[in-house]
Amino acid sequence: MDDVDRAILSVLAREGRISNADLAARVGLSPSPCLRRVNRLEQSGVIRGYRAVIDPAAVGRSLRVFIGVRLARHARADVAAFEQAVTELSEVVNAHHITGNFDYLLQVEVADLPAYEHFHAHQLAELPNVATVSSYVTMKTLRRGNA
Amino acid sequence: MDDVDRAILSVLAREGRISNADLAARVGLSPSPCLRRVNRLEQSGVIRGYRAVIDPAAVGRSLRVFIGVRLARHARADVAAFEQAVTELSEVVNAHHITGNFDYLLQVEVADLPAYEHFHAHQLAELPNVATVSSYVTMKTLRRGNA
DNA sequence: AATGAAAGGAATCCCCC
DNA sequence: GGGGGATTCCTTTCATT
Repeated sequence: MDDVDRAILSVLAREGRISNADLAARVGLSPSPCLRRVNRLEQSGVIRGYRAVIDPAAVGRSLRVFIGVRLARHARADVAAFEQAVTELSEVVNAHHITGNFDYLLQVEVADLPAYEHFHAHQLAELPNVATVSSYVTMKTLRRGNA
Repeated sequence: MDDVDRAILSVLAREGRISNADLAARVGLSPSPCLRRVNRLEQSGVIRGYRAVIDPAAVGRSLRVFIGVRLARHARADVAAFEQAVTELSEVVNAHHITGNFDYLLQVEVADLPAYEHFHAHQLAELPNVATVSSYVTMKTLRRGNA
């Protein structure tokens, strides 16, 4: 992992579908060694994959909400049940176990506020072991995705 | 935007670097119309771009922290100054203006806890108009990125 | 470990359906 | 709006330095 590898990662983080030929030109290499490096970065797990960034509104997910969750009990089985259940909700885009006032921070994407109300009442409330739920509705996103 | 478009988005969201030929086969189209659809989705802004997913630890960003920020003043100029300053911090991966107990929710990535302490004291504390900062350190990520 | 050439394959465009 | 075919570019491998 040298400066060239870091340059490759920096380009691919922003332009994941750039051709190997263009990528090679950007980092000052010929296509062959550039491709070798990309393959090595992929196989070693440094590059985990590639994603298209989709406009949420175009797929009916205009509303982004962050949710702080406190659990009722912290025994291993209770925690596992909650974690299992939360990862099965398709609305939950990200889920983190965190320190501080909350046990978990979830990021969910839904169509609109009525859809969130429905999710809150019928999905979150039915998760096992949930004590409290604090919702933070996104009004504006200043920055999304970086590297 | 029909079911085929949605199928294309679903595939590209998970395999952003799939070849057009393979993508066409997946959605039951021949390469030509498939490429036309992808180009249309890109030009209309439904597809915003493509990103490689990089292992944070491989680029010295092993620690992910969520930060709730409350501002001291909410006059337009004060808000603008904060927003401008926060988007210039490279450690800040995401920044959202939210409802609820906090004004902003930031997501930052740094090397480790000492690095975060430094960021907290020397970068966040120097942002204009910041009243309070609440840190939520990620211990485990259950799910990251979805579609 | 990078280069350059060469072969195979894919993307892309045009035209027809 | 979808399919087929020709061209062009890219990817990929291998021999070489």
